[in-house]
Amino acid sequence: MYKICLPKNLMYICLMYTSELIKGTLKTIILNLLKERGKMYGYEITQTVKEMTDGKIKITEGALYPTLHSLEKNGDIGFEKEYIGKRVRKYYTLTEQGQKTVLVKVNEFADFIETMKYLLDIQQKPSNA
Amino acid sequence: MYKICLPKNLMYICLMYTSELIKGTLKTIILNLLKERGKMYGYEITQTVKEMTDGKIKITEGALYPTLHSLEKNGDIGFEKEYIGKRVRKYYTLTEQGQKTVLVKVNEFADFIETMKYLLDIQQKPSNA
DNA sequence: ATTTTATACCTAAGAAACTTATGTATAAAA
DNA sequence: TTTTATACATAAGTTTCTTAGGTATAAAAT
Repeated sequence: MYKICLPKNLMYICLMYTSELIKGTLKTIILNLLKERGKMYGYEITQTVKEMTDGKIKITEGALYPTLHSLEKNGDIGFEKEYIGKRVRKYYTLTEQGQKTVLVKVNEFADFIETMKYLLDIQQKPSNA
Repeated sequence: MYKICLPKNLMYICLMYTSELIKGTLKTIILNLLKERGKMYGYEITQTVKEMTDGKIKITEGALYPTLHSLEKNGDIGFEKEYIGKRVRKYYTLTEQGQKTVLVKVNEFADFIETMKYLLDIQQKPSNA
């Protein structure tokens, strides 16, 4: 696992984040993806997040599947099986409860970001023009 | 423990964050405070963070002290005991290594924020004029 | 043709970082 | 004199990951 991360004149360069940071945001990420894309299956979620973050966030399957099962047991998501040839996919969608949960969770994280930026005195990232 | 957190027309209202979010940022918070304030003792850190975040982030002592011991064992911080009457305070300061660590950690968190904002499609918070 | 890689699901042991509870002791306030 | 605030600490338990393993199908590479 690569964890090289050095500050270079205020340029943000990270290959991958330490797992402590990602820890706690997994449910929020999953719920938000389902909100934006309607339905997704587990493997698709890991690939999408990896692509969207340029490999900075990699969701392991050992973390993903137990979380999906937890969200389903909790009533935030449901699923339908779909067969692609002989291979099965479990397509997950948000329940009505999940649609509320995702708003709360994303909102909470947005607030958390603002608080942390103040606490750590983090300035706005200048857009790379 | 209060965990009421509801979205109200894009206004961020949170009484306290779920512990999962704060998890993973504790070392960064402590190191950055020591960087900005020179030296601090444990209890002072908990109070300062509580005040700076309007009670949104409360560092418990069960989390704080083991973390301080871990940072010290790791060589990022050192301490000097100071007696206020008969009561002892352990004033912590950054070591040279710690001064590098804090830059890396704050930088990593800043990068993480940007990635998560993109991933969760979070817009800039409008300043409450 | 066969081996490797990608897809797609899953669980279980162990580690990390917390919470909750508890303990000790001094100083200030009610 | 009791309660609250200050100031340190540890330990059991919980959550949420990582790491490692397992099963099986489909596509790509050798």
